Amino acid sequence: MPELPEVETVMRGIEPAMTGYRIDQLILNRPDLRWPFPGGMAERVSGAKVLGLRRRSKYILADLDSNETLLIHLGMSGRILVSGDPLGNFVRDHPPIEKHDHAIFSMENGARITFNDPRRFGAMDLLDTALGDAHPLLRNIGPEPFGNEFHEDYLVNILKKKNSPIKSALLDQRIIAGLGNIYVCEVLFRAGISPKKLAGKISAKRTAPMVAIIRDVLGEAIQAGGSTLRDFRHSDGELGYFQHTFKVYGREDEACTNTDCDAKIKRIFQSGRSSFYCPKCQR
DNA sequence: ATAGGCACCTGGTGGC
DNA sequence: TGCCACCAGGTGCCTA
Repeated sequence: MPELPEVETVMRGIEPAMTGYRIDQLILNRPDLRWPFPGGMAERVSGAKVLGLRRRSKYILADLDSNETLLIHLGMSGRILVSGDPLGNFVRDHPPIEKHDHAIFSMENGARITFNDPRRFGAMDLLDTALGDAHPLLRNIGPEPFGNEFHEDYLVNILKKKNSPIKSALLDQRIIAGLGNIYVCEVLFRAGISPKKLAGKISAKRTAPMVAIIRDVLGEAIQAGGSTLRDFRHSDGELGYFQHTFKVYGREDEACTNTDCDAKIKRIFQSGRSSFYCPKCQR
């Protein structure tokens, strides 16, 4: 489900219910997601106040006043829903607990934040805030697409050394943070580059514009509130809309949208995942 | 060091 | 209706 735009959307959605408020209680309905929760996590989080939320790549990070930071990853199927009234003006009924509701945060303001993840590829961890990005899961992540460290020289130079297809290079979170299967397909379509093309063999002239294209695609997706394919929802249950503007993802055998192109979108498998592209427009 | 493949897990869909 | 194969937005880990 969640690539950078979806994670950003979720973070913005839970922000008003969490930032500045105390977590009265964290209830864990199982001992683990992808990995076991850290020892005593429920107790360590319960009673702490959320100082602020951040996003790093596809991780949501909640800094607590206990000098610990709560790390959340949504995996493939993770959702976070806010219920109740974040302003605390009145207390509304919360929806019943559902299957796969693994973690439930009861906030002092009456809001409830529920982490639901059927496939359990998601993760939660608690880290020493002072450690910052030294956490093993964050240590090797590349620059944020909207950050200053991501620019044309950087991308050209790092891709030059890569022997893998550009598709897998852009999926590699050490090269750039936050892209996933959908947005890489869309980026490569806009860039007119075949997903099969070896990263190191693409000229700088064709590589450099991808910086702006990546920012455009991700920025537009955030504006649209992310993409809703199967189960992605905003934290208020609303759908995202970016999927309506996909040019290639999920459009196998459909006509290429470029004017003057009569080709059909193709699907191939690369490193175990589907790549969608126009064989005529992407070389 | 690097690139490729597998594994983790559940649920939805489409074919027979 | 039932059963089965296949597919899904991620990524750590193992292997060559």
